[in-house]
Amino acid sequence: MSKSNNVYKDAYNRGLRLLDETKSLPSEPELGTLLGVSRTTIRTILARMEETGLIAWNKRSKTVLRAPRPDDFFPEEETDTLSQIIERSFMRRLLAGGAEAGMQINELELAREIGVGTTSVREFLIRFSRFGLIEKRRNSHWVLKGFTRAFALELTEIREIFELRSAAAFAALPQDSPVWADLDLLEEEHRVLAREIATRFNAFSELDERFHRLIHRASHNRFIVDFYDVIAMIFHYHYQWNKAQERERNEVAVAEHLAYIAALKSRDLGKVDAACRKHLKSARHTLLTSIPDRAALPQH
Amino acid sequence: MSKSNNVYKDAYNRGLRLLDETKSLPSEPELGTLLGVSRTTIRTILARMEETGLIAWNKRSKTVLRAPRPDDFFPEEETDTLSQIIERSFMRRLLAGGAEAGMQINELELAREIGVGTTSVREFLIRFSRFGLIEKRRNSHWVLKGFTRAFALELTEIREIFELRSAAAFAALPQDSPVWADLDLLEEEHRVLAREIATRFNAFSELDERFHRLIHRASHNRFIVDFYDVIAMIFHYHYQWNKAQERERNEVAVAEHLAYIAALKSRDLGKVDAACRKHLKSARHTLLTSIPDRAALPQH
DNA sequence: AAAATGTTTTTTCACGATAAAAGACATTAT
DNA sequence: ATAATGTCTTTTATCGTGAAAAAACATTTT
Repeated sequence: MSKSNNVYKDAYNRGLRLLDETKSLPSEPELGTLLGVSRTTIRTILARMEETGLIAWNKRSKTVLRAPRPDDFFPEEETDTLSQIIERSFMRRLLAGGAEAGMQINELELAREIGVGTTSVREFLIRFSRFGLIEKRRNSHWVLKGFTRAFALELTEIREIFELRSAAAFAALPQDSPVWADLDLLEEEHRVLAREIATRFNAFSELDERFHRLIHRASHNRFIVDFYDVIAMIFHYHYQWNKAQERERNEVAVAEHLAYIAALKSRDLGKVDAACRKHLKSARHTLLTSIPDRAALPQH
Repeated sequence: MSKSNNVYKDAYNRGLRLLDETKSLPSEPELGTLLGVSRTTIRTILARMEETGLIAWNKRSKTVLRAPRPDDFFPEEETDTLSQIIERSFMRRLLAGGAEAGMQINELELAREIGVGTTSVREFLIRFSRFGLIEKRRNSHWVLKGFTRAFALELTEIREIFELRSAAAFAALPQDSPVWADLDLLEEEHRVLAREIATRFNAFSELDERFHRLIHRASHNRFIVDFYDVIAMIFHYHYQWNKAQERERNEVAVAEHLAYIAALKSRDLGKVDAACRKHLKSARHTLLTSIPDRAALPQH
């Protein structure tokens, strides 16, 4: 099988959406930057669009013939990268329960179960190891450390150190820094969401990540910025599996964010510190309550 | 070629050293734990020892027949792991100069140059990426971020945050904690080294790592503990390539460590903080002076 | 019966091979 | 002359394969 053409399929799907907007497509290099793929992939896409009668393609002219229909799109599941597939599979097992700390992880078994080669699983595990949930025994298997209370506490401890620092750095940024405009935009998005929270509460997760990443970037420290990947990953799956009081939790969080934003704009370090602490405290609390008690017991 | 038997060769060499000490070897499982390898490897080792007339092996009896000679050992370079080989090769290129920030890294070329498969190089790069010196472009090449002044500053910033915390946690540990005994042992080693600094100054690097790791462990936070891997890696190569005033630097560092240890033992948080800061400041200074000025220039 | 040795099975590690995707070079159109 | 298209080359992503090493099972020894 070698390599799936998910890059092409995903770019093709995104390319279809462009057809709605124009009567003719731009040049190949332009399409390439637009969709974030190489010209090689663009040409494969154009070839198929021509084949299915979506466009007439002759050198520079790429005329749109018809609007894309739902069946023109490739199925969603064919557009995922292998590492996304493996990650999802792995996290499902991990959170489904029965994944006790100390349990060993078998590359071959995982690969067979997911239906992929061992190389991809190995590479995934290596990448995943920086999240602190698994550990490698030299010349041997991986060991699951478990999504425990201890893990959540260690994670949030670092998060708090880093975010308090970043927030202080943020507030100290000069008035003409472009981040203030970004913050204004985010503030507006928060206000909109606050109004429509009853129906759109699940849009919070994505907004949350963008907000915190903006703040962390003010640290100008790659280790702080990169650490947010760990947090984002944990919260991503956390949001997917802990749906209890989701609406209420998100409503509270949006309000906390708005207070946090106001504090940042005030540039008063004391206020920033207080607002940041308050929000992080409730974020930690939410995370902790979602961890099954079993996992909190001492591990043999 | 598939897989080299470096595990066996390395364990064999270490096993040879056991022959000097006893007249007969222990059981297979015992040897396994002693050398940190499986029984399968132990049996391969014993088989060779018998073949080369080092021991007489009959089931439980493994009698030593003669002392190992220098030519009984496998050559050092055959005992390295592939990832060690790749890491060394990679770091040599990186530090040899001509490795400008922004330069792209070619997996295939690296693999060919080192004479290994691409998979191993890929896995190395993924593991290495957490050190913050390289970055992956999706579906494409890796980009070198460069061993710049900025990198050193970001690294030391986090180090200082983490170590000050760990040191405070260390000092707060109860009197009956086993770490105090470990600290006493390290203190003694420092005293011995201080006395013999003229000839043994290059033994500092290893002692340094053990000392700081002991302190970081007091944080009881895996992210802090793991972060020391980044520092250890950088300092490991730093020590190898910056030999200027090595003796003087190490002499100063040993003295600072001793003051730091005394502060920890006093359990006076103010003293701990001061001693820790002082040492970290000079460590940062040493690292910064070793970075070529070219790397400090703004990158296009 | 506990622990060792002997034997077999499974897993990890590393490679070469191959399709997808990127990138480089050559040619043509504005 | 610049920027696009057309074509060819190189690199990345992934797999299957096989040897090294680990782990599991069976048998023997104390």
